[in-house]
Amino acid sequence: MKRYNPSEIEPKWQQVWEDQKANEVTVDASKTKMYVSGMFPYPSGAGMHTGHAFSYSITDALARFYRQHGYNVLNPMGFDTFGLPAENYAIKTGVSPAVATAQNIENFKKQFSRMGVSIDWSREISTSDPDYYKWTQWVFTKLHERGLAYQKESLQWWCPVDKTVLANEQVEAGACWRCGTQVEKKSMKQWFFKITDYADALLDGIEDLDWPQKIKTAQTNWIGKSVGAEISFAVSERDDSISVFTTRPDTIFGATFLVLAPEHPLVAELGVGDYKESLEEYVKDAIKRSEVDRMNESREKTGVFTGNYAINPANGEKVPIWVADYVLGGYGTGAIMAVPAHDERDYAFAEKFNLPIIDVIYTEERDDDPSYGAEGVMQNSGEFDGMSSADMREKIVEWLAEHGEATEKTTYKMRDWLISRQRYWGAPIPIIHCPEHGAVSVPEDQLPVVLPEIEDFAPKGDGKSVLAHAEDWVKTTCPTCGGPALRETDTMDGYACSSWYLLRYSDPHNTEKAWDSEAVNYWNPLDYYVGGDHAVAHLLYVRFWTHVFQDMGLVNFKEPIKKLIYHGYINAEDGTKMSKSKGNVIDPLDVIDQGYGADSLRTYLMFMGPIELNAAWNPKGIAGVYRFLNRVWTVAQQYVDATDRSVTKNDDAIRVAQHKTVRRVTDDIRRLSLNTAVSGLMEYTNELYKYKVDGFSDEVWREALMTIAQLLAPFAPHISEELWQQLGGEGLVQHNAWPQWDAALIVEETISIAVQVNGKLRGEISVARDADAETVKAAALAHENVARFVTTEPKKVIYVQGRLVSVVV
RNA sequence: GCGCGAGUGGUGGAAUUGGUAGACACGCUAGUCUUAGGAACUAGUGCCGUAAGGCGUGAAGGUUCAAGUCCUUUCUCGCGCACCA
Repeated sequence: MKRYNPSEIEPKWQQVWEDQKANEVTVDASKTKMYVSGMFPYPSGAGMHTGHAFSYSITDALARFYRQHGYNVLNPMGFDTFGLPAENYAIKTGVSPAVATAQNIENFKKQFSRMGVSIDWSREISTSDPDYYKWTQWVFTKLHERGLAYQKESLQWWCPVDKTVLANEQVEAGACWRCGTQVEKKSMKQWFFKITDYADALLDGIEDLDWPQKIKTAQTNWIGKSVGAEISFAVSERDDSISVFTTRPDTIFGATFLVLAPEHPLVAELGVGDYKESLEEYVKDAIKRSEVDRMNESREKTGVFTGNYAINPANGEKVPIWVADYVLGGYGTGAIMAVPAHDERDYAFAEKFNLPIIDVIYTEERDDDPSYGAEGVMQNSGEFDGMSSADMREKIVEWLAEHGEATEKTTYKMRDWLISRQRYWGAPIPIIHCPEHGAVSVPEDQLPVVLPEIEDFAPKGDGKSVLAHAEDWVKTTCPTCGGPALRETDTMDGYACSSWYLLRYSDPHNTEKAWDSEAVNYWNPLDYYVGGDHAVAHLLYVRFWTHVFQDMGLVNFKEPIKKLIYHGYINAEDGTKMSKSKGNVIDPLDVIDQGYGADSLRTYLMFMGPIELNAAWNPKGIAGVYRFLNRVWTVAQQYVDATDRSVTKNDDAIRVAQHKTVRRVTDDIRRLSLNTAVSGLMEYTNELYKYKVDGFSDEVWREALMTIAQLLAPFAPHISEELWQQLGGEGLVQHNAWPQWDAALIVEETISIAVQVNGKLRGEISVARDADAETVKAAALAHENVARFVTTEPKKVIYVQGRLVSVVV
C-alpha cells in the first residue's frame, strides 16, 4: 500500500494546476459568476504568516466549493505594494523599493503556490506598477474634476529634529516615534477627498450590507451623524455672535455658559482685561497638543474664562463665555452652549468652575446624577413649561428663529479624507501647479505620472517628499497654458490605491481605461470578501469610491462588497499574539515542510473553530488533522488494493452515511460553518473505517470514496485530486460537479425518540418513522424506566414529532 | 464612558427553528501489537456517586411540559469608538 506522502503529491498537483491553467476564467454570460477575494496582502520581506494562510484558506475553500458547483469563479490575487516598510528599508539599505518589492512578490507567489490556493494568476496586479497606478491617478483627476479632491491648509505633526511630517500614528504620547522629540504642529497645504459629501449615502447603504454587525456599527459610529440645531448667541456689548451646535435645543433654557474650542476663530478677540493673558497662554498650550492627546489625557476638565458674556436667546440671560479644550475645534461649529444639568461633561465643568446649573427637564426616575440625555417634561423654560422635551425639539428651533438665528442642522463626526503623504513610495498626485492656472490635473494622455528613480530615499528635512529634490521631474509645463510649472511632490495615501483594486481584477490589463464596464458589471459586486482587518478605513473608502463611480456611470452598482467575512486572528499557543520578539511565531511554510503538507495546514486552520473567532495555534491539533487525512488515504488505498470487492455487507449503511454527509457538508459550507463541515467529514471517514474490516463492494465503496474526495477538495485539494485520480475520476476533481444528496436515502425506517418525565430524560424508544402520536405515546409510557417515574395518571403527554415525548405528572 | 460580540468538560469547540447538552478533535486512562511508525488499533473519559440517582452551559431570578437557546438583573473577557455637544 502506498503511504500518504504530502511532500510528494502536493508539488505534483500544484504543477498540474499551473500547467492546465486550471483557475483562469473569462467573462461568460451563460454561467453564473462567483467572485471571491481575500484582502490583498502587503508583500513584506518576512513572507506569509499564519494570518495570511488562514485568510486565503477560507477564500480558497469558497472558490473551490463554488467552482465544483459549476459557477464561473473568479479568485484573483494582487499586492498592495506601496507603503512605508519598503521605503524605510530603502532608506536603511539603499535598495530601491521597486527592487525589494519585486523580490517580495516573487517570494509570496511561491508561498501561495505551496499553499495550493486556486488563484487566477493571469490577473495579478500590483498597486506600485505604473500600469496600475496610472488609473489610480486617473481616478484622482476625475475626483478633482467633480470637486471631490481639493486642497486645504491643515495642521500636521512636525518633528523639529527629523524635520519631517509625521502621521498621527507616528506620534507617541506627543513625541516623535523615531527620535523621541516633542513634536509640533505645522500648517501645510494638503489634498483631501471629500468623503463627507457621501456621508448620508454611505450611512444609508450600511443597512442592507450582508456584513458582520460589528463592522456595520463601527462604520455607522465613524460617520457619526447627529441631527440637531445651530443656534446663534449674540456677544454682549460687541457686534458679534457665536454659533453653537446642539442636538438638544429643547434644553436651551438650561444653557448657563458657552464654551469655545481653543481653535475657535473668535477666541483671539474675546479676551478682556485681566483675563486676556491667561486666555492666551491656555490657548497656546492647548493648540500644541493634538485632539488625540487631549482625549488620552485625564478627563479632568480645564478651561479659562474670557471675561466676556453672551446672551441666551431663549431667556435673554447674560451667560459667561469660556474657552476649554473639551470642546473640539473640528466638530460642529467649534463652540457649544453648555447645559450642565443635562450633560455630564458640562456638569463636570460647571462643578469645577462653580458655574450655575439650571435643571430644565423633569424626569421621574432621575436621581441626583446629572441626567445625561434624558427626555422628560420641560421646566424652568418659560412658555414651554410642562411640554414634552422630545416633542418640542423642533418647535423650539422655529421659535428661536423668530427672534434670532437658529436653524436645524445635521453634523457628522467623519472628516474629509486627507490623502497627501510627504513620501516617496506612493502614487504621485497627478497635479501640476501653474503660477497662472493654479492646481491643474495632469491630462489623461500624460498619465501615468511615473515615480522617478532616485538615489537617496532619506527625507531632507524640509517637510516635503524627497520627490521635491528630483528637479528634472518637478519642473514641467502647465497643461493649460504650456508655461513653466511645477509638479505636486506629495504622493497618495496607500488606501487610495486599494480603494478600487477589486474592480481592476475584472479587467486587469486594460491599457485604454481603468476597466471595461461590461467586465466589471459581470464580475462585481464581489460576492465574498475575506479579511480580518480594516474595519473602517479601507472598507469605507472602497464603498466611497464605488458610490462615486456609480454616480459617474462607470459601474452599475453602488455597494462593491455583498458579503464580508471578517475572520479572527490566529494566536500563539498561549493565546497571545504571535510576535517575533516573543519567539512564538508559527511559520505556515515550516508547518508544510515539517511533512504535514498544505492540506493538513489548511484543513486544520478551517477546523480550529468558527472563522470569526480568534484561535490559538495548537501543534497537537494539526497532528490530529494529519491523522484524519491519513485515515482517508488508508481507507481509499485499501479499496484500491482490494482483490475482492464483492462484499456487500454494509452497503446500505454506507449509502446513508454518504448522503447524510453530502447534505451536512454542503449546508455547513453554505452557512460558512467550516469547522463543522470538516468534523462531518471526520465522522464519515470514521464510519467508513469501521466498515472496511468487513471488506469492500465495488460501486458503493467507489462512490463513497469519490464523494469524500469531492467534499474534501475545498479544504485539502491535493489529496482530493490524488484520490480522485486513483479512483478513476474524470479530469480534475475541482472541475467536477459537487455531489448531490438523495433525500429518500437519508430517511431511516426507525427513529429514536427521547422520553422525558417532568423535563428529565428517563428513556429512549425506537419507533417507526411514520408512527402516529398515540402509538408513540403509548410506547413511551410502556418503557420500563419511564414507568418507574410515572406512578400516577400523567397530567399531560406531549409528543414532539420525530424528537421526544414529554410526560408531565 | 458608549457601542458590538462572546462566556459550555482538563483544552479547541458542537448543539441550524425552545425539544436527548458536550458532536468532532486535542489531551488523558487502560489494553492490543510492536515490520520503532511523527505509529496504528480497541475500550473509556462532564462532575459527584459502588450503584440507583443527583448535579451541570459565568452568576442570580423568571417564562415554559421543556431553556445553552427567550425575558430581567448582574459579573467577566475580547473588539471597535472614545470629551463629537
